[in-house]
Amino acid sequence: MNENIIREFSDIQDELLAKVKLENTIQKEEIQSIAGVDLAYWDKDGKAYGTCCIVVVDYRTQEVIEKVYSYGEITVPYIPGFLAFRELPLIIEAVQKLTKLPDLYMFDGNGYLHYRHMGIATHASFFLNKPTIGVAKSYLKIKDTDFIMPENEEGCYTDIVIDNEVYGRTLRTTKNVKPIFVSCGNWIDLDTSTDIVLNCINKESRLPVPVRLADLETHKVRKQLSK
DNA sequence: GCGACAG
DNA sequence: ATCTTGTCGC
Repeated sequence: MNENIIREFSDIQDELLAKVKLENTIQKEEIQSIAGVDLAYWDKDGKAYGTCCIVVVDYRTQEVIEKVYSYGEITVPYIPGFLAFRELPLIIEAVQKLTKLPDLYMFDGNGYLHYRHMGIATHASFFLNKPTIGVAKSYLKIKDTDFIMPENEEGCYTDIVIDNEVYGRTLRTTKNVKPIFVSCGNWIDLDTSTDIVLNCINKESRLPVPVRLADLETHKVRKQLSK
C-alpha cells in the first residue's frame, strides 16, 4: 500500500543526496539573521490541518525581526524518515511571505542525521537555497546505533558515528537538562552548526531561540485557527 | 503478534 | 505531533 509512495520518496531523497555539501558557504561572522521553522497540527471535521510558523531573529541580539505563518490541510501522512514530504508544502508557503530572507534556517527535526542523510533540514535546503541546520528533541536511531550521553555541562557533546561516518552530534545545551541532537542540514559543517546553535541558547530553553520561538508561535496560531 | 518510530 | 494537572526543583 505505502510501498509505492515510500519507494518514490526514497528515490527523490537519493537524488537530492548527491547534491549535499557539508561545507560552509557562509562564515558565521557574516550571519545577520536566522530563521526557526516549526509546525503544529490539529483535526477538524475528520481532516488534518497544520500551521507552519517561521520566526526570524537577529543572530547577535536574538531579537525577533519578523514572524510569518501559513496553514492548510495536511494530506501526506507522517512516516518516519519522510517528514519533509509532509511539512515542506506549508514551509515553502510561509517562506514566500517573508519580507526579507534570513541567512540560515534552523529546523525542528534532523538533517544529515537520517537513514539516507536526508532529514527535513537537508531536504528543505534545496527549496530554500540557504544553509540549514537540523535540531531534534529526540533521537532517531539508525542502524541500531545508540547515542553516547555527553557530560552534564553546558556545551558538552558526543558525535554520532555510524559505520565510521559522523551523522550528527548529541549536544548538551543546558546543564541538568537532557541533550538535543544537532546535525548538518546543507552548505554548513557540523562544528559551525554546533557553534551557531550554542550561540542561540538562553536560560529559557534547551532549544535554540529561533526554534523555540517558532514552536511557541505555532501553538498560538493553532489556538486561533482551530476555532 | 510485538516493538520501533525526527515531527 | 497531540491528549493533559499538578508538582518537584533551581
